[in-house]
Amino acid sequence: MKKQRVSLDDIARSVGVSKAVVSLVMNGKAEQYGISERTRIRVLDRARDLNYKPNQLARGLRLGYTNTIGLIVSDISNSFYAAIARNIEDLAASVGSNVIICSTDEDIEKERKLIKLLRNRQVDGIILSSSQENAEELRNYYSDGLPLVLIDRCFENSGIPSVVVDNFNGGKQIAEHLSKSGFQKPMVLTLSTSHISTVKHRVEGYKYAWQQKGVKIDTVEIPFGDISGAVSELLMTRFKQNFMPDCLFAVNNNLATAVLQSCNNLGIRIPEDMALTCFDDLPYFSFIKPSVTAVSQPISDICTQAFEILMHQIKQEEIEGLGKLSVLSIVLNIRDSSRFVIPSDSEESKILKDK
Amino acid sequence: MKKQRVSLDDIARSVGVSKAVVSLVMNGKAEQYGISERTRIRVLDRARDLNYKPNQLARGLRLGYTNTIGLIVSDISNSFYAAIARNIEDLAASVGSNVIICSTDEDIEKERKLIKLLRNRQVDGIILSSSQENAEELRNYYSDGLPLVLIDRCFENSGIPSVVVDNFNGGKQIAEHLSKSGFQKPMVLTLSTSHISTVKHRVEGYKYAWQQKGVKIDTVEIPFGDISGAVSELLMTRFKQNFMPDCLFAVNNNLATAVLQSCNNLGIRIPEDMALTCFDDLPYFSFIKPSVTAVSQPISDICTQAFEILMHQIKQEEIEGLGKLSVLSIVLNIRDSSRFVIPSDSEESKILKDK
DNA sequence: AAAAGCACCTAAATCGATTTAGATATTTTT
DNA sequence: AAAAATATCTAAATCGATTTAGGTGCTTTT
Repeated sequence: MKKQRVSLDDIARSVGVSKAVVSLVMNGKAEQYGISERTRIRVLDRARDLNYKPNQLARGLRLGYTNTIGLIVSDISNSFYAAIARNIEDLAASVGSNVIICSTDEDIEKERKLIKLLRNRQVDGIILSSSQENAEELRNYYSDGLPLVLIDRCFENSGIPSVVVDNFNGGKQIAEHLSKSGFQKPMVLTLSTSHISTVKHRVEGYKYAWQQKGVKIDTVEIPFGDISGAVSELLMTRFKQNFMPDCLFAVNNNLATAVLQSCNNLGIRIPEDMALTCFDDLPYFSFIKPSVTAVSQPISDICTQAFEILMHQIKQEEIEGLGKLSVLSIVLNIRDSSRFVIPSDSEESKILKDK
Repeated sequence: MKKQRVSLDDIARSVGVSKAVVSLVMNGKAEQYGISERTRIRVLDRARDLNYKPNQLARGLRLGYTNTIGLIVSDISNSFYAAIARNIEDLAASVGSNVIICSTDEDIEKERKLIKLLRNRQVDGIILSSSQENAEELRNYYSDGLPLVLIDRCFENSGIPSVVVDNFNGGKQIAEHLSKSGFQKPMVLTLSTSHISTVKHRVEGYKYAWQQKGVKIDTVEIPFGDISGAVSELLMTRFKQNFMPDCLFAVNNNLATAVLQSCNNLGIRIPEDMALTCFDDLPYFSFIKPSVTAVSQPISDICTQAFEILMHQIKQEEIEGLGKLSVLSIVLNIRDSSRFVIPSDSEESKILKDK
């Protein structure tokens, strides 16, 4: 019942050759090293019979690589990152690698620990959606020789290869769409982790476009934690103060979901009472009533590019423009949640009718 | 620019002691082995200065364990499994372990490869949601000494510790709820991978309860792949044949989402034209219109139990009832999508009005 | 002063696979 | 038949950390 591992040596002894021969045979280098066909066959047969499995720790120790890459995101249960993870997993599998996935919960200390941990495990490289405030530490890792690619979130002039989307443009397109549709009292729901590039750029793009039209924006930061509760309270308060926006931009899918939930509870109608737009498209956005206007990201492209860049680093291949920032474009899917409805006083009064 | 690793030996040489001392100090065994305080401090200082990171491959090779566990599911981008992954990750982190997550796409061959691969990597144990037809192979791994816990999906009398939910009861409760509400023409949407215990038991429970009432069930297997297209076609066909069910049970969240999407496209109203119920609760089910009746699983409990059992195996601790099947209970969340509406001819005719 | 005790540390084996320099036996060349 | 060439394989170092059985020099005991 005990785990009895079969090693190279066991096979070598059993066949009556040296470990070297077994190793060479197992790695397909028999011909190259002039191992006789007879010996080769005997080794392979015995390895199969004994159910030999090469110990990858020993192999990794000797070879200096592990065919494992690390993926660090803020929360693997967020569907955006889950999709990223799945893409990376498939890409890794295509080159015989595995992925160790870790979540940081936007905690810088946790991120630091995880990077250290993955390095100690000798991962070949790391794909990281960082929560750090700046790139200083990461730059150290990178120039230390750690193959590293940043995705989703980036830093200005970090010098670390990064693959992100055009968040500014996403926010801008949303604002332009809302403005063009006739909305006039915009709000943006952002996160307390507002130093994060994605959040920051989305908000900046949104503000920029509205400011072009000379419109002031109501900006609200939702603290990490009970997002749903905070959003609910916010909308309540704004309503009581008679200070409701006529359109809202939620900077990510979590916030959007919280808004939908709150509006449902509070009886706020979308888009009649308030339009809703957000970043990150989810499957259900397209078929619920109302369908939700959202910016979608090219997840597959992000992963393909990031993975490719990482592989180049791992293989130590020089590559043109390494260290560059790659900015992919987004698509704004306009749906019912941001359809403009001519407001009437009677409608406004229906809000919170259930309360 | 090159990765210059700092080893135990480097520190030893630099301080002027043997590797043994450094190792003992680093592992907090200095006192136990009578290392002088002065030496201890000097070693620690030097380790910090040189930014020493113990090589976990070497450590794992020597110690025989890696503080890494494997998690194999069918698709990490499915929100149910993403949530599972997150829970397991946190549990593992609490004991200093990492998780390697892999997806099988319900492919038995891929599952086989992944298990082999994880074993070669010397993971300490595996948590598996298996796609196999029977437990034969898995039993071999298990009795071979591989710490293994099955979750979500199980096998009869496998002898392998398993943590699942009461799928039969879930299906049964749904059917009873529908029947009690007044529905009479039930359908169940199941998957082509119908040998899988979850799917099988859900359908069995559903059928059992309806049969108790003497009602026949329309059962449809949706082939893997283009689920959304297949569901859409199915509903179209059934409608044309004038053979629409008045209530539907989708055996998992993917199917339910496909149904919502199709109904939206086809103009089928829920629950007026057809009620919808499903397994796996998703956040958005509770606030969309109509809200969706769904069975929710105690994900956190599943993970806690599975992880605990795995740890017992890894630590080789005898534990009462190891190898047993643990069946957790589910909760049926009754919502608007299965509210009974007295049918009228005029309403029925509205279906497909847009086509 | 020899023996014993103690504090502090070292040498070396070990985990399992890879790789290289060279050993041995056989065959071919001259 | 001796030298050279070839075919086939082996020994041993290596990756880096852990662990255990001792070793060294000092102090204390008798």
